[in-house]
Amino acid sequence: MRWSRIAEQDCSVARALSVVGDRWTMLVLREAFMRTRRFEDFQVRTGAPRPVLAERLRTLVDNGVLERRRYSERPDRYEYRLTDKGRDLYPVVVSLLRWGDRWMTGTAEPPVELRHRACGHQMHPELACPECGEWVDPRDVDATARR
Amino acid sequence: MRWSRIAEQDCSVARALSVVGDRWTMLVLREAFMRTRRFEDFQVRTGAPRPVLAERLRTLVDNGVLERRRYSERPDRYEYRLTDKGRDLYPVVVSLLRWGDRWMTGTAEPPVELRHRACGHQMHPELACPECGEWVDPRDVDATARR
DNA sequence: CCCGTTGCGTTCGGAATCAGAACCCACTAA
DNA sequence: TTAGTGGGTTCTGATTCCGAACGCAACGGG
Repeated sequence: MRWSRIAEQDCSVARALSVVGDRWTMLVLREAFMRTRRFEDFQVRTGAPRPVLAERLRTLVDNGVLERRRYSERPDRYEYRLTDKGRDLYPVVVSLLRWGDRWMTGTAEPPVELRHRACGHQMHPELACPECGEWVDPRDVDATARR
Repeated sequence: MRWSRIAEQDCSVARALSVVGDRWTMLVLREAFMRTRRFEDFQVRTGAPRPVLAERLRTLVDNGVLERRRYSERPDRYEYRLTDKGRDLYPVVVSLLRWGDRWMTGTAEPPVELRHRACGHQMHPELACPECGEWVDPRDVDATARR
């Protein structure tokens, strides 16, 4: 199967990856959550090659994850901002961050620290079940196909 | 910058992606969480080309996400199982699933349903702050670089 | 007026990866 | 003996990547 047809799988993970599963795309989103908005800044901070970045931004806009908004006329300049659909990817990026902190930093301190304004604490977010409020362990979950 | 040097960034997201950020890798993990263990099954269920799958399994094993365990001698047969490090990627896969459910299924029912054995309910896991127990909204979080 | 700079891309190769089909090997079962 | 299974590897053409260079519109200074 070709990667470009990955969205045809009847699976939400596959369909999500058809939008955000390409190289560099997650790093673009990481930057977007760090309030990066401009092409040059995305380019320098992610390290993505310029043609690749241009293409990724285009498809994120086409898929409604970012919106391209003019912030200057003469010359026309555009910035890229997260939409609601894009902001909803926060758990994905944070989960990657958490995993990298735990398993990929060796003995060093994690490079970034999250602080929760609501409670003022340094934060290590985890998945919880909204019904019972418990932290989710994969071995407590049954996944069943509906079709 | 080359993708192969992505792990050199001082960022946990980048380092996580150096292990799980390649095409097909997340689908392999999706299957692993669905209790797939064998090469043939991974191949059919993810749709990844065989040489790509072989390479992905190898690097996941090299990175300690999967372990390769012999389940038969004569002929030698191996299966791939999640390690603790691999199981800890569950929030990433589930977050992708949730996002795909919300934004990529149109009006249809999500293809997979999660059920929490602890409480018996159908489950839609969310990120929460362990300190205060609140659900995490990206706008309530400050991310600050430590170096 | 000319020159350098900024911002945002596109164009153009060669290099790396991918994708699909075929093949290989060890064993088992009919 | 032939077919099938499990787990790969090899081969080749098609994509994709990547880095450097270029384009273009405006702006700022001398």
